Amino acid sequence: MLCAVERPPFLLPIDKAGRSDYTCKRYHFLWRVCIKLWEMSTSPADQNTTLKEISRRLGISPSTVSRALSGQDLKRPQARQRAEEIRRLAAELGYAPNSIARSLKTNQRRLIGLIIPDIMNDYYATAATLVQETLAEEDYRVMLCVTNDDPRTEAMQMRVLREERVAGIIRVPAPQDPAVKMAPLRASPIPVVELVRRSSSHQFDAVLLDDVQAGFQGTAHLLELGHREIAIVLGPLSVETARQRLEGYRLAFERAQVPVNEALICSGPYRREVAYSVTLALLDRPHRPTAIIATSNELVIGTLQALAERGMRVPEEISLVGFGNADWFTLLRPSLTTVALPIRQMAVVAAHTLLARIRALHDPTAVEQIEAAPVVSRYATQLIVRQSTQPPAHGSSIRTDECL
Amino acid sequence: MLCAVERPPFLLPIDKAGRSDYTCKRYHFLWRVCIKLWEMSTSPADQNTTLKEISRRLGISPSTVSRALSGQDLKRPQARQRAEEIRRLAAELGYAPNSIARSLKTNQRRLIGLIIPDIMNDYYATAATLVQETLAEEDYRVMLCVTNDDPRTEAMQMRVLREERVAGIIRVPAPQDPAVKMAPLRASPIPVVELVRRSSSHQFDAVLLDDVQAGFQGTAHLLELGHREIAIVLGPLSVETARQRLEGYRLAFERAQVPVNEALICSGPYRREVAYSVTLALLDRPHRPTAIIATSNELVIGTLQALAERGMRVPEEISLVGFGNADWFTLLRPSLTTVALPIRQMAVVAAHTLLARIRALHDPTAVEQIEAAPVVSRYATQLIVRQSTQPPAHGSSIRTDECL
DNA sequence: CTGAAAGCGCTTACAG
DNA sequence: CTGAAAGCGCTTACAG
Repeated sequence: MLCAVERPPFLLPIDKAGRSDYTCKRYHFLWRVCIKLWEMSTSPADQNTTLKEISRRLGISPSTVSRALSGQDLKRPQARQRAEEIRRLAAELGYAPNSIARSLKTNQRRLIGLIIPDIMNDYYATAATLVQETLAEEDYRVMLCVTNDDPRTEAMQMRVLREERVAGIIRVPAPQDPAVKMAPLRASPIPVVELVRRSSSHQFDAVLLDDVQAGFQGTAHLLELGHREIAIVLGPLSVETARQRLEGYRLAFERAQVPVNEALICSGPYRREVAYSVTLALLDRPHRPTAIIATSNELVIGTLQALAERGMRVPEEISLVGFGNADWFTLLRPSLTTVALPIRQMAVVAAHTLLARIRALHDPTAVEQIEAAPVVSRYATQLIVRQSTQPPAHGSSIRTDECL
Repeated sequence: MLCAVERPPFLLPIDKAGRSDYTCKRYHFLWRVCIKLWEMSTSPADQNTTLKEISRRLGISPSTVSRALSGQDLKRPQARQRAEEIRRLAAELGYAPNSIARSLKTNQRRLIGLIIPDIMNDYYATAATLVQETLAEEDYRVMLCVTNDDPRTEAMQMRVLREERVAGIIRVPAPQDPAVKMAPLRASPIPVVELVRRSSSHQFDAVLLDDVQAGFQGTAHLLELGHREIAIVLGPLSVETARQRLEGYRLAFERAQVPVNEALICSGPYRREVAYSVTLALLDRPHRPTAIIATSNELVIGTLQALAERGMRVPEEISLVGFGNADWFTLLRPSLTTVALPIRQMAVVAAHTLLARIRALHDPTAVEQIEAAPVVSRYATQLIVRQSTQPPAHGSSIRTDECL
């Protein structure tokens, strides 16, 4: 049975149900012939122009076209003129070289993978922007992978990036799950630079914060103001950054010779809902803390939502220190005191580090660099005091002393 | 002159300046032989495993390996067992198929390009996330391109995406510049879906807002509250969305039978600094407006900064309507009245539209669909009244009446 | 300086 | 069911 279509072979075999069946033996040959005819009749603009097409039109070899377009400098004026002609025709035909074929041949890709937990988070959006811009300067493209902090998603994405043969990877590792094992990366020569967080293998270059300092700065500020009951809202302790921020928190208490109230240490996934309910729980305690530190952009949002819901006056009733430096922090009333994280700088450095590794990989004289131990750098954070912190109200202060 | 290195050929010709010179004729042959030897001695884990490598190890043909890994169902138990063996070895060697080679052969890429103005903007970050998630469900990857609303950057990125032979493109077009001409897209069969904004060619599917309604809703709300001197901060009028939002503004005035004060219509690039200085200028006028509408996420930020700098009390002294629905809008005090834009839904629809086009392109029976006119949909916006708007103070109101 | 040829790593009709 | 062969669109040593 046949039905008419507007494309070759114009008559198409269909089965009784009316569905076309290209594999139908009887029409197979006809089908192929028609496809060929169709392709020949089709205007070349409909297909992607190839080197071969250009060379055919000019009656020269594809090699010559390739060389002309790659801009090899020629000496003989005759050759130059010909190259000019080739370029003109290429432009006219809208020739766009097939970078897939080129990559396959040259075994080089100007593409890197960027793996981040969440792009709606101001902090990572900033990182993504800067990585993208820095790499664009060197003519590298970015493939964007969002993990939502799920280790399985991340493992899948690592595999995809390997299959894509990206030149390198910049990633903020997801929290690790012993159940999910990553394919051994040693097997592939793809350079990886870790940003913000470090995975436990410790085999990659990493551009990190001084997280201990970050935790310390926020806590010390509140201690100096006279707070004693300081709650801290942390990410999961399986993430090294969260552990280190806690370490900084403890260190500040130790230096101030004030004992830590373990009940005020809260930890959970980096999601606003978590920070929201954790903060509500903190506020509903009989002895509520006089200050809170929320240790990430997401956690700040949840904490602010909870404070708003309970109608807490900041900083009169409770002080708040945020982490990061989203633009809207300054638009809040009171504006938010925060531990600013130099993510822009870090993103740029991560991109440059990766580019250096990629270059070393293509340069056989740089063996030492390739096999050198991973480079880990840590960036200082900076406390920015705004309006959301002040000394604790007298009442709370006394109550706190009673607790001790 | 020679120097020793740890990689083949172990002795490397170097010139007088100590730089290595691989093209040196004398050592060229030696060099190639050594490379070969090195490659043979190298453990296969250092190279990316190929089908050929697997087939060599098992003494079978690459075809068979390819078929086994692509999971063709086999009937004979003997064949099944062999396939199992092949898969096991592949896993053991950490085989990751080269998707470049596969794409070159099959002429199909599971990669789409996403072009957006700015990823630090909450609005576009949300769009990017949803596009990425929706496409990931269908196993498509996303190449991220940020234009900063620069038409030249956009044109370059379109070219790169063509060269990458992406399966499709979702883009928020940058404002158009007559000086920059895009390569004719008709020449390539890459489907494009436009999101949020529509380029002037009107040849692509587009998923848009009802921008007239959006402008209308915000303005009508303020008019109903009794405001007459309502300033509007718009993006560049070369962007259709900005023109249409303005149209909605005018329409609301017309319906309310109130004349428009043209001096209160401000337009400029979608950047916070612009909105900031525009707003300062508005506030410094002798007859300042009693209300402002900022028609994008970026513009809202700039306007808020200016209001804060002048210490304006919102809504007592001036009312403010924002656009979009960033989470932090609700954390402001007063929380922000806004025209919410259904960007999440739109991003998902754009992704599905693109997927449908891609499928149609691979299905020769769907000619009609391919050549059908572009599909344009517009999504309704929704006014969310919060705390930043209230009727104008009596004084201002009278002053306004005096003006008329 | 140019062209013929090989080959990057796959897939897939074709012949056995 | 399997293997030999062709070919996707490029680049690039090699021989003229």
